[in-house]
Amino acid sequence: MKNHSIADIQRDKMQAASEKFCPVIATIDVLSGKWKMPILWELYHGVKRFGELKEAMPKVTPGVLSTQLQALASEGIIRRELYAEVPPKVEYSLTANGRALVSVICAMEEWGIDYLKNANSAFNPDCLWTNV
Amino acid sequence: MKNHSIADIQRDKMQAASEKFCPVIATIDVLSGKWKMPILWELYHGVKRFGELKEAMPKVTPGVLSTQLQALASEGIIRRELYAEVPPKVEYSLTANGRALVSVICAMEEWGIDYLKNANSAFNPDCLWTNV
DNA sequence: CAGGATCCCAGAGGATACTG
DNA sequence: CAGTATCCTCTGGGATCCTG
Repeated sequence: MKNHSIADIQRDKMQAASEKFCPVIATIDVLSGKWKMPILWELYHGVKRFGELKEAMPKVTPGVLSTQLQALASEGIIRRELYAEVPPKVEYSLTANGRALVSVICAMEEWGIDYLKNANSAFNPDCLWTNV
Repeated sequence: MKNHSIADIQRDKMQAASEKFCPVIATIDVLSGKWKMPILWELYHGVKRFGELKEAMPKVTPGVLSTQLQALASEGIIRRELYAEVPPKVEYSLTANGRALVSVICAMEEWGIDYLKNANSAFNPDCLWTNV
């Protein structure tokens, strides 16, 4: 097709944008990452420092933890606060978006409980990271 | 550690079981797979045959589509109905569990819409598979 | 028509060691 | 303390071709 009107072009752009910014895809992107949900779960229960997160999730390596934290921070899901001290101190906490995202995780939890009801299941948040 | 009591052993087993059957992990397992959500979305709108699914999702190859369908079927999310005809005819549909799972996807959608509200976003189900 | 069988590759993420 | 820097592995899924 040729001779696009400005309206056509704008519609096309919005189409492209709606594809690029599909809400479901966006949510998947934010949540996908082996340690992102564990991190969210940890921070859901309070502000934590890097070392505390590392201690709570013994199986994640510093490099990977760092990567996931950076991703979540750049996506506006968590907040990174650096204190100018020695030794350095950094605190991570959930943003409002982050807290809302935890409720999505809870929706998954509910479905999972129902899905597994014939199995011998119980919710154990720890499994999110201890058994990976 | 040694000299486990029977109680210890049972507790360990339940620990392992609760880890193995963590609802959130279970949900992730069921949903993870590039084409599972598109398939669920398709079937949410009606019973479909293999060829129809293939046509609706042009970018998936038969082998991969088959794999994902088998996984969803074995997990009790979709139903596979084989008709003894020539040429063969197979119909796929959602189970009750599958329909419930779609509501989880909708929870993601809602969060995503809110998350992207400063961007120029609109829900476009097509993007789930056409733009991958 | 509805798939199965093979081969292959990119990219997430783990292991290990080092640093401002 | 809070990370970086490299290297390496493993697996999901795509390409291609074949069949009951």
